[in-house]
Amino acid sequence: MNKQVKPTESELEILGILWERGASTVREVHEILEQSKEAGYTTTLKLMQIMHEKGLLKRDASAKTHIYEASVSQERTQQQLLNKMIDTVFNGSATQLVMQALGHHRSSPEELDRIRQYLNEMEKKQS
Amino acid sequence: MNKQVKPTESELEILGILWERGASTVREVHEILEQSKEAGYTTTLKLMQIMHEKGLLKRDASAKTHIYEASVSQERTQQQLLNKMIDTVFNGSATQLVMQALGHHRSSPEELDRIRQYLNEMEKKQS
DNA sequence: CCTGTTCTACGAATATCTTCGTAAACAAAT
DNA sequence: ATTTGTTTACGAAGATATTCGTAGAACAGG
Repeated sequence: MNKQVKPTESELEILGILWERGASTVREVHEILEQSKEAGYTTTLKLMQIMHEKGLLKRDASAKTHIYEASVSQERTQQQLLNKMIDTVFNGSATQLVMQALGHHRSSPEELDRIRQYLNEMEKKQS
Repeated sequence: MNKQVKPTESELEILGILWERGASTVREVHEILEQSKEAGYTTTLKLMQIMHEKGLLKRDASAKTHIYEASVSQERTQQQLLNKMIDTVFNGSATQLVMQALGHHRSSPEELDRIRQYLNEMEKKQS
């Protein structure tokens, strides 16, 4: 089991963009980042270089303008962070986290139904 | 709207202990911290002093041995961290987070029922 | 070929977090 | 009164994260 590096706050923002867009150049990532955050171009570049060293990103450096891509999956990272959070902030109770999350975010009836279905499937599997 | 300070990793551990125990001395907190972590006493002390400056803790300094207490609620802090997480890692979808959390943590049928009830209540309220 | 633009690499400054040594205040025990 | 132990305060070292300036390579257009 390759234990995964824990991304920092800024690194998570970049990962988020790459998960959504797929492989991208530094410029592209930077442009999106800029919309929500003050940052110089070389700052974004440096961050992505470091992430590459850490193994969080892969890159294709064959052309002059390198292309970066997330090398950790969104799901695995989500799980990693959820586990930590449940552990330190929610007294180890996933249920508590779930209810807290539902309570403060307007979910549409359709979404609620999806969750119900999900619950049912889980119950079947257990037995 | 008092925007809340974001606790660091170590600060969260201390908050967790204070939420559980209620008002405590540095020594008491440190003793518990030690069980899961290598740390010197003055490290814990310093951390708690900083947290006090930041407004994360209140303290009663009337006696020689000060008594500390969390001054941010567990629920509010949970919400703050959840929001950030949903935003940066779950594409803004609380539903996605909920399903991910349920999928990887064995929940008992009783817990699943509680969640179902919760879902129903929410749906009523929306109207 | 020259010029201006875009890109990477590098290194260093800055900021933030974490850890701990030391000293002074205080209290309890001898 | 002196010693011993516990506590706070302070400051600084060490570790990690973030930001950016500068230089040089690569490229595009004239």
